[in-house]
Amino acid sequence: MESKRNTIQRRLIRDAVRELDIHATAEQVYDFVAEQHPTISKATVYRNLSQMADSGELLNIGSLNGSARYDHNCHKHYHFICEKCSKVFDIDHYQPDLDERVLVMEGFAVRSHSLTFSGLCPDCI
Amino acid sequence: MESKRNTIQRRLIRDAVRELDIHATAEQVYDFVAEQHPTISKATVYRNLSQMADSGELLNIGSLNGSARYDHNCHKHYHFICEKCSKVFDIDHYQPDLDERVLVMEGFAVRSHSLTFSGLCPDCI
DNA sequence: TCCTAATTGATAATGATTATTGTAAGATAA
DNA sequence: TTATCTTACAATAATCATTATCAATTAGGA
Repeated sequence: MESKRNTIQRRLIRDAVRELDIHATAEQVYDFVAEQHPTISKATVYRNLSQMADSGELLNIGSLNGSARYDHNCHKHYHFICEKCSKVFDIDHYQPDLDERVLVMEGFAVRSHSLTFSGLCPDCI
Repeated sequence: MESKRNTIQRRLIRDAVRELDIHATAEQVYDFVAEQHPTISKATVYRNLSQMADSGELLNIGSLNGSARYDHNCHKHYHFICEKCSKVFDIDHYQPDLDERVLVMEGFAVRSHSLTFSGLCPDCI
């Protein structure tokens, strides 16, 4: 029995990740939500973000500079991280065939892959 | 003036990453080195690993479960991380052309990319 | 409305990493 | 060589992100 309650906090957290649209950290989500709902606890933010990532509603795109980042864009895509400003951008050139090659060649059961480019973004060049 | 002293500690840390050959964390390197040189400090391990990564002598392959991992293999390659046993494997099918595509298509100055597969390793299937 | 498990807020605890500080060991200048 | 300057060290405190604990609150169904 999956009983998920639709709390105000959960809704605000979900909306924050979407509205921020910057591959936000838990801290950034907390700051954003706290403006509308100052009594929210950081634990609630961490808890919900990680739950939503588990359920597939959000994507945990790995940690950068020590902090996990969450993406509301769940279709398969890649990222670019700017070495200067640290901003993260979406890159939409997903290549499904990469998994199969490794599967066949090495004997691994590949489920997914994550590809991150780095360098300078258009603003920092 | 590059003045790098070749200390015992530095040598032991360097060797540990190579000998462990498991994309070791700072903690694992510390444990390994401490057996031969019990007075070494964790700070020294952290400091040297991050210096060696900066200088290109080691590769920081990103953090998994909160801990950074270091690779003595500095030629360009990818990784596979097993979802069950968390072991990291090298995958040698580097594709240099990926960078150029993103450069041309999106206006980024791509310097490098990192590709990590996940799923089950041969031992865990 | 009432019940109860899910969820919350507050906060302590943990784990990884970084900063600080006083000291010892190489390197450099006189 | 001796005095000095610099780098790296060990120990440890501090910081930062995240997780665990637990009593109080609440959504949503009976």
